[in-house]
Amino acid sequence: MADKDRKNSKISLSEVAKEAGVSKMTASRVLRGHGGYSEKTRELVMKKVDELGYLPNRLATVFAGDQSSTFIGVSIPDLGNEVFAQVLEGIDRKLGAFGHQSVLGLTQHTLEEEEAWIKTVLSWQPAGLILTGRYHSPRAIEMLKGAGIPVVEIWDLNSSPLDISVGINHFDSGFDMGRYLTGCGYTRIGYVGTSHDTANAASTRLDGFCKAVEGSGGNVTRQLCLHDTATYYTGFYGTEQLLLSSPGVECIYYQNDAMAFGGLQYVSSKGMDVPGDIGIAGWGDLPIASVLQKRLTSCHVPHLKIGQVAAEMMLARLSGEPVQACRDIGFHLIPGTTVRHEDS
Amino acid sequence: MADKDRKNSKISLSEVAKEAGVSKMTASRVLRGHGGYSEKTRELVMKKVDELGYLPNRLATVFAGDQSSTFIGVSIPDLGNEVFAQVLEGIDRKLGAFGHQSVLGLTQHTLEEEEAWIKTVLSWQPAGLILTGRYHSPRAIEMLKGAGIPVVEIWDLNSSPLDISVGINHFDSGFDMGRYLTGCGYTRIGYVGTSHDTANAASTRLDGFCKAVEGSGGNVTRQLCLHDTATYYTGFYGTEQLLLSSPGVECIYYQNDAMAFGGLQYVSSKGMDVPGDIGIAGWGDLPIASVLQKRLTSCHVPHLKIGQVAAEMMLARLSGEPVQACRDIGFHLIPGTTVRHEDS
DNA sequence: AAGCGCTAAGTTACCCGTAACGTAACAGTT
DNA sequence: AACTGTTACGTTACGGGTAACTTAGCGCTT
Repeated sequence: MADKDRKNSKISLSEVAKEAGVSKMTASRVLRGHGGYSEKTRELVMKKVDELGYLPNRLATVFAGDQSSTFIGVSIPDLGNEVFAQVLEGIDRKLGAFGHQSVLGLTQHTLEEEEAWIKTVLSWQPAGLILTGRYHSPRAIEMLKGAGIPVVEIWDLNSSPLDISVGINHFDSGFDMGRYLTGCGYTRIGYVGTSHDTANAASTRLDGFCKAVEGSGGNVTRQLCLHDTATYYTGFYGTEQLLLSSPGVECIYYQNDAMAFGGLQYVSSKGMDVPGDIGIAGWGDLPIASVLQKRLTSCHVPHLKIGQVAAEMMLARLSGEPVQACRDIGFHLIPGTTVRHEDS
Repeated sequence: MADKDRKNSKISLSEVAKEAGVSKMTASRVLRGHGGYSEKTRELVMKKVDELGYLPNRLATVFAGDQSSTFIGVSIPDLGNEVFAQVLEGIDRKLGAFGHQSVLGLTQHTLEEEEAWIKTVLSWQPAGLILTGRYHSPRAIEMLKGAGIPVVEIWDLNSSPLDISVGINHFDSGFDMGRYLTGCGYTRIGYVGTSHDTANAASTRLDGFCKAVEGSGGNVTRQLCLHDTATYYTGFYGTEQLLLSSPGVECIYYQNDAMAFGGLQYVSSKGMDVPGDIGIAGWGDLPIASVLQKRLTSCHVPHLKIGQVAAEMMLARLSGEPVQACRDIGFHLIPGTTVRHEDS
């Protein structure tokens, strides 16, 4: 109303000091509690801090010393399904518990977005960066190297990381499923997933999957929904497309469990039996799998843990502890009951 | 290897200027592109910027002038289900498109966590704050008022917000469902949700729901899973608990669609027919509802849009445009086919 | 040729904390 | 009484960039 005079002027340390009748430095010492002041002075300063509602300006602190900020830049492709939402939750909870803040970047699966985000976030002098994926633009890599801060690449395990890598081997996880499904006797197999311009972990899984299937004499029909989000409806719709174009498919492998559930709903709606008429396999062992009546054939991946471990390694790195460069979190195949079994 | 000499020394503007043989100020002008330099000088400076890989230090910029940062603090209770993940996605996409960065805080549904987070994030001089929920601790409110920056409270519409409020009226949305279900002839109704120490939007919905049901002579049996995440398994398990303790319940209202789906799976596994033996109603119209064979009785809420609008209002506020204090995004009830209908 | 206006630059001061250093006052030692 | 050590402060400089002001240099007018 009447407070158009000026913007709510921030209270600075100098003002607190002046009010308390001491020097800036003394006030600073009191606030940091490292000693060098009398109890009387401490009370005086703290009283003024309360009265004036002083909040420290961490920008100035970072600026003053060479101490780095407590920001950690975190890039995530999207939050459209539970996969990365859980990874992010794991990261932020851990970082938050240790006084760090995540600066989020949703890079939409493109290297250009990632590069632009890296450039911006580096200008805020973050203490470190956590990036999803092992692929980055050349300029991004240059900036990351020049920044001189810890970089954790998560998700897609990278044996020669920029700095630190935490995740699983997606090729192997796809390969294992390929071998498992061919082992179950399937040869005409479909794949339903999404597609982006850039290679990513999902396409690596598909590569591993195809290698295994084709190595066993089977073949894979791909149904890629371009630029779609890998969630329920995409799986439903992609399944419809796939079955219309390739009616002979005996089993479908999905990019993740959410899409697999969508597919499951589609084939059920058409009166098909699973696994009698068609096999369904997902990936990720997402929360939804815990309530389905059939155990979804899938691959268990500890999403939350990947985030947590990534954050832990970042924190260890920041406190100067030695950190292994490459940390395989591991996965395991869940045979489930949505594909027919070898012995049936 | 051999670069243990010093930490990767950052290139500063002074160094660029020195290399280019101009003053800091001229280099600054070139980089900001506001004119006041010759084309020759521009080329000279930009060449050195490229050569040295100079990245501006935005901390210093914020520090120097009274211009604020491009940080927006965003507090979200959790990412355990799709509700807030979508809200966050809406916020970050919009903010990111306008050159702002989200500094995330997962406040785990507690006011203490929120207060601690607000204190920390304010010390980084953010341009604004987006908070989930209308309830904050007294100290938090004090800090928010003292900060003099825009604050958008989202999710739970607040007719007298601290600054700006964007969301829906959760009481009404619960009330409407209560009226709808009693209108369908249900009187012994169950509720399955999660519970936290603090009042939140879900408890407000429950209040509205109970008022409507009890006003129509029905009664509500609550099954609250303490401190659990509101997702599939919690709905599954909560339904089991509820039906064991109150076998006469005819219809169950869930905190959200994910929990409702969990409940749907539980009752199906027990051979119960929906809506023949029991009615199921969810909330949120989450993505999973799009692939179910029965249309889930629910309440459509545009999660992504709430995030987007919140971000838009923040951006408008930051650019000095007039902004309405209270923006109702609205919801609508989805009758669905998982409860029996009035005319049946 | 003096005067004016404009552009392209340089100079200075400042933002807010902190490190490093300086110093006054007092206690304890010999 | 002179010296040393400690405590409790104050002073100064600094970090990276920008606003505001100053100055140099050039072309144009009259």
